[in-house]
Amino acid sequence: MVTIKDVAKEAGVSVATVSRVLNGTDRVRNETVDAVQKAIEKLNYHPNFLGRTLRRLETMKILVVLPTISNQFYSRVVRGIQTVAMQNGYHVMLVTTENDTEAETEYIEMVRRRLLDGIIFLFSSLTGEQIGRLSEECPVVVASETIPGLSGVSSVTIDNRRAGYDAAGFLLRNGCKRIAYISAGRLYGSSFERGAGVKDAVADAGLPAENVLFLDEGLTYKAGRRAAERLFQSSLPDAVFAASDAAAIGLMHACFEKGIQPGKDISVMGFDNNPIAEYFNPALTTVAQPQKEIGLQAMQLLLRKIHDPASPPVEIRLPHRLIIRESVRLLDKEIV
Amino acid sequence: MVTIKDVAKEAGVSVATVSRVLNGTDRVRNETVDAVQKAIEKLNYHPNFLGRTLRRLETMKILVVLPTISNQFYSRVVRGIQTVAMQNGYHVMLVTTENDTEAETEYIEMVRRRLLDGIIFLFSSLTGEQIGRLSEECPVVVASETIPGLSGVSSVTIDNRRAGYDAAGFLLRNGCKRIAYISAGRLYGSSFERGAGVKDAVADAGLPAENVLFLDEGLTYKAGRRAAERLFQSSLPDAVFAASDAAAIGLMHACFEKGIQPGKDISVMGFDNNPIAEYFNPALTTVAQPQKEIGLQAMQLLLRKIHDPASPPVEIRLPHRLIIRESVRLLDKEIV
DNA sequence: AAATGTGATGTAATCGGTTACACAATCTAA
DNA sequence: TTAGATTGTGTAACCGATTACATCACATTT
Repeated sequence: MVTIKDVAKEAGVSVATVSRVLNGTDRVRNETVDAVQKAIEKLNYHPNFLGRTLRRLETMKILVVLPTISNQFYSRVVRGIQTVAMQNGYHVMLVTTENDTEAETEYIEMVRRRLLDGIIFLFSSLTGEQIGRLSEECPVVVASETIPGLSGVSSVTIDNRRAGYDAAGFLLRNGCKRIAYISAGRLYGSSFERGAGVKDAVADAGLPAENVLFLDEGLTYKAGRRAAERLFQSSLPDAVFAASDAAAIGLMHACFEKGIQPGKDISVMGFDNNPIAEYFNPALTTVAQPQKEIGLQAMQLLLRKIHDPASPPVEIRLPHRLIIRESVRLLDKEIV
Repeated sequence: MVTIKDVAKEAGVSVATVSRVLNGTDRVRNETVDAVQKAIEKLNYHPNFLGRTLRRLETMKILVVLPTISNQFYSRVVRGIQTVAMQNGYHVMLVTTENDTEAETEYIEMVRRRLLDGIIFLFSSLTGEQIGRLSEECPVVVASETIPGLSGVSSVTIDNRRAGYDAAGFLLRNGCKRIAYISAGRLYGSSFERGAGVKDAVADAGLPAENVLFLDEGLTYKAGRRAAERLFQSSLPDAVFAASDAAAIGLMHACFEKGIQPGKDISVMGFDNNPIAEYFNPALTTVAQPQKEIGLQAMQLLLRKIHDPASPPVEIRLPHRLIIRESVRLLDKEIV
C-alpha cells in the first residue's frame, strides 16, 4: 500500500508537508505543492482514513439501524436523513438487523468504538434502558419507532396513539362497529400504541371493548393473509385496520380469494401510505406519516448531539394524515 | 474516552497485557485476566476499532452499493450477502447512491482507503473501466446488474438477454404480436440486455422489428404510469413487458382507470417477482431471479478476493424462471 | 546594523491500539 | 545441579495519518 511516507520520499519533502498539501491546513510554497501532487499522482496515492480519523477522533459517518429494507416505509425516512447528512458533509451507512439481535449489538459497537460518529435507530431490539445507557456514551436518536421505557434520548415520531385513534374514529364514523386490528410483534412499540388508540376510540364511541379484535400477526403481506385466515374462521368484523399497508394488502388479497370485496363487503385500512397503496385495486385508505420529514429532523437532532454532547434530549411529534381512498366503505352522510 | 491505557493503569498491568486479554492472542495468567476484566467493567471500556484495524489493516466489514432501498428487489439479494458474511464474521453496510454519482465515489474512497475490506456493487453509475481499475486496488464484485465494458471483475447475474428472450417468447407464443417494453435508464445495463432479448425473440418469430416498442421510462410505479400514458396516445400493443414489477403495476393501474383489463384486454408481464406480484389483482406474471442465491454467491466471490487478491475473476450466471400468473392472457393451446 | 516578524518546512509527539522482542521466573529433563 | 524450555509480562516499535513546536531563511522595521 502506498502511504504518506512514500509520497514524501518521492516528492523529497517531509510527511508533514504532504499532509499539509492534502488538507490545505497551512501555507505551502506553490512549487512544493506541485511536487507533492505530482508524486501523489505518480504513485496513485489515496490517504488511509484510519490514520486521519484516529487522530481527529471523528469519522463524518453515521449509522442508521433498520429492521429490514424490504419494508418500503423506511426508504423515504432514510432519504430525509441522507439529505441533511449530505448538506453537512456526513455519510450515511445502513444496517439491517433482520431480527438478529446479536448483529445489532455488533453494529452498535462500531459507534461505541468511534468508527462512526452517531446512530439513528428506526428500530431496535434493545430495551429503552439499554438505548438510554448507550446514549450516554455516544450520540443517539430514535426515529419513527417508539421504544418502551425510553427516556433521555431524542426522538422523532408521530403520535401513534392519536393516529390509531383517528383511524379507528374514521371507521366508526362510517358505520363500522366491530374492528380487527393487525399489529406487529412486541418489538414495534408504535404498532402497540396505535392499538391503544383504537381501543380509546371504540371506548369513546360507547362500544364495548370486545368490539376490537387484536391480531398480532406482523407487518408483511403474509401477515395480512394469516390474519385473514383467522378472521374467516368466525364472523367477519366490519373493518380491518392494519399497522402496515402490506398487511392490509395481504388481507385484501385473501378476501378476493374468498369472494369478499374490500371497500364493499368489508372496510380495510392500512398505515404508512406506501406507494403501492395508491396503485392497488381498490386503492387503499391509509394513514400517512411524514416520512421524509421524520428523517430530516432526526438527522438534525443527531447533528446537534454530535456537536454538543451535552445538549438536552428533544422529543419531536410530527403530524400524521388520513389518506382516504377506496378500501373503506363510506356512509353517505360522512363528508370526510 | 476510556482507553486501553486507563484500563492498564487501573489493573496495574501494561497495555500489552490488556490487549492480550482482549484478543486472547497469548497466554495470560488467570488472576491477571480477572484483574483486567474487572478494570474493563469498572471503567466501562470499549476498545476503539480504529487503533486495531489500523494495525491489522483489515476491518471485517464490506460495503454494498445499491441505487435505492425503495426497490424491494434488493432486499433479498442483501439478505443473501448478509447470510454468507455473517457466517464468516463479516459485517455488511449498505449505502444508497440515489442517482448521486458523487456520493458513490465518496463511499468507494472508504474501501480504497482501507476503511472497509471490499465492495459489492448491485448498481453503479461508474463505467466498466472505472470499476475495472478500482478492482485492481481492492476487492470488488458486481452482482445482479450488468455494467457495459466491465471485464476482469467477478460478477453474479442472470442471463438477462436470455430472460428477455424467454419472456417475449412466452408472450409471442400466446398470440401477442406487438410488444411494448418498459426499460430503465441507461445506467441499468440488465434492463438494456433484456430489451435486446425481446428484439431477438421478435426477430426469431419472423416479425418485423417495428413490432417492439421501447419505452425508456424507468422502474418505478410512476414510470409504469408514464409508459401507459404514452401507449394510450396510439393503438395499444398486445402486450407490455416491464423491466420491473413496479412499472408493470403502475401500468396496470393506469389501465384500470381507462377501463382496460390487464390479463384480458392486454397482457402485462413484469420482472423480479416482487412479493407484491403475487398479491396484486390480477396477479402478475413475471420473471423471477434467484435473488438470495445471487447474494450468497456474490459474497463468496468477494471473500475469495479478499483472502487471495490474486485469484482470477469469475463470472457466474444463475438461472431465471418464468412465473406464470394472471396478467398474461393465455391461448388455450398453450400448455405453458 | 540589529531586532523583529513572517513564511515554508522539518522534527517528533500523538491518536489507540497490536505485537516482536526481551527478560525474569518457574518448571523440566539430563 | 544445571542447561534448556516454558510461561507470563513489560518495553517499545509500529500502523498511517495530523499537528504543536522548532528551525531557518529571508524580509521588514527601527
